[in-house]
Amino acid sequence: MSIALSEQEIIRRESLQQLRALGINPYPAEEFKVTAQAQDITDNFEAHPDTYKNVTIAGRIMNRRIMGSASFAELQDSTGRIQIYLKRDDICPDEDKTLYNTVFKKLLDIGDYVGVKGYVFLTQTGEISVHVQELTILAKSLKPLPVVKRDEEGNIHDGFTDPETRYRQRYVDLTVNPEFKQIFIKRSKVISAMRNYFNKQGWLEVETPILQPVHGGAAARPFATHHNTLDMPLFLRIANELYLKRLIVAGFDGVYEFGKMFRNEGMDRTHNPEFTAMEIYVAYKDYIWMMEMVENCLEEVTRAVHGIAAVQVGPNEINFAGPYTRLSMYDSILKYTGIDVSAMDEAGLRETCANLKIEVDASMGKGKLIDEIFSAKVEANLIQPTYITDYPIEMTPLAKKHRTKDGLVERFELFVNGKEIANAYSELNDPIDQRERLEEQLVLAGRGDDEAMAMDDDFLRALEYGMPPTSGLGIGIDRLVMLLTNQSTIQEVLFFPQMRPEKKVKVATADDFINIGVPAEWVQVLNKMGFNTVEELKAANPNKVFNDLGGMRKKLKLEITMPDKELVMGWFE
RNA sequence: GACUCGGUAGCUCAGCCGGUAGAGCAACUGACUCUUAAUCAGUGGGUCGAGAGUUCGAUCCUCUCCCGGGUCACCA
Repeated sequence: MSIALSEQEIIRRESLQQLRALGINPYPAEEFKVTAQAQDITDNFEAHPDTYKNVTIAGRIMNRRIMGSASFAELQDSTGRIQIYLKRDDICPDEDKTLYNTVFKKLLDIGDYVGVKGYVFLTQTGEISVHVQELTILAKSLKPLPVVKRDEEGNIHDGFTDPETRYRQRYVDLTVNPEFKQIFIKRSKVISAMRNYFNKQGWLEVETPILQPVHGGAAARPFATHHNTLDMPLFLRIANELYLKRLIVAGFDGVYEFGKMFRNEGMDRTHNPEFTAMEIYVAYKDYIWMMEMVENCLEEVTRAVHGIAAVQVGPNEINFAGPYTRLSMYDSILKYTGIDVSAMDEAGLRETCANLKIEVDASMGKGKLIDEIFSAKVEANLIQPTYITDYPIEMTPLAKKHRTKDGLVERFELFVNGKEIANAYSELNDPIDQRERLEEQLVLAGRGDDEAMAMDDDFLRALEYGMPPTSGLGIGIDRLVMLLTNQSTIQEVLFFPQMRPEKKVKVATADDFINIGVPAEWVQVLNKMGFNTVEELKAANPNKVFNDLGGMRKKLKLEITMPDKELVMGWFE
């Protein structure tokens, strides 16, 4: 049983009962046929006024301005808001004015869903409005929505801004702050534009296992679970790379997957425990081909979202039209630190890190040390889309060795606005080399590197059957959407970012109170007095409780019989 | 995980060098037939995040905990 309703919630529940008493179903089952939407009307009414002489629209009441027997209200549907105008004698043509005087003025509230039928007109102040002829209640709202007010300049006066509540109650956030819906609409466009691009090339969208017996393809701590029937541990995937490569082995030329990945690691404004990645693998290609593909694809995606290939991100205008700058890992470090690390051994790299005041630890191998220098000194400088290419072999166990440069692999990462958003290789398809590289990872794991990759024997078996030369790419969709919508936190591009659970107040059920002899109608009074559990009640002074019950009865104007004193004393035995 | 800021009415916030709280919006009662941050008159609404300590007395001071934001660390 829910308790401790606020004053406004109690009033709304009473309104609900009164609607029922009037024979109005506050939650009707019938379809409500809508013939127009707010944005459609505001966009097109003035050009085609005759089209809007009889419209039916539906949405939430978001604001009401009542002036006696006429009222204005704002109705919000999925496309926006439109003002509606109600006149008592128009919606109540007969003697009975209940629908206007009682239902609309008293029993309806901000947040209620209603449908209206009427004609569109221009008010004296020039606002496109719907003159209501019929009013239908579609769903009663029992919790008051925050009321966000906007003035003529668009300034927000009573915002709903607390991030915690916004993320926990996204349904409220998007109702009262509908501008945030644009982020999610753009997110959907990003994904559909990318999917369209791939489909045009004839590549196949696939689905691979989320529950995996071996968590391969990346280096991260997994979420572990257990399958009862098979009585075996399973992991939520940290990557899908090795499964997609199996499908290339199986004979598909191009496969891609949009999917959730799960990593049991820290959370901050760029990390959520589950996130969306897009991975694509195309046979007979290499990473140089992939760079061009990514340029074309991202330009098309950006145009689909913004109409142009450029996007404003914070203070920077970022242009996604290719070609992008290409810079090798070593050259990028040389460019931003003046240090040539290409020929250094592990000891030299450690010394360089020390000189640059970069913290390292003993478990780091050569590749990891180079990555640390890169992260600390180069990354933040890469604002316009930039490919960093040719990584040290130690960092990248799944990429093919560079065709000409010893000790490097054919890999690039795409950096935009100082952040990595894509990662691609000429995929390693030499099964013997692959086995050795994964064995090296096991050695790193032995040194305490908990990011080292796990061995996957079935994947190696697939490679032994033969995988064509292939290029693969992964894109972090959440971060790409952050860029394309100019958001600085991942929570703003996820409908339901992960949160710690809300604290639940310990509350006894009504039956618990009834069991000790409290009359049912008095339970909510006790709750109102602050007694959420029987124990709390028993700890109180019985005489004071008896007196306070009378006080509360008067205060709440309750028409219920006062329990006699003996009964109240009985609750404390 | 560390540091830091915050948690007060449905929402946004103020307040108190310790004497149990205020505003605007929302709500309620009334007035009002073109308003639009509607207006006017009146009214109610709060275990001040939780617990403990100090105190005659804690929303305020101290400690612990919970939840969130920011920064950093971790996270290819």
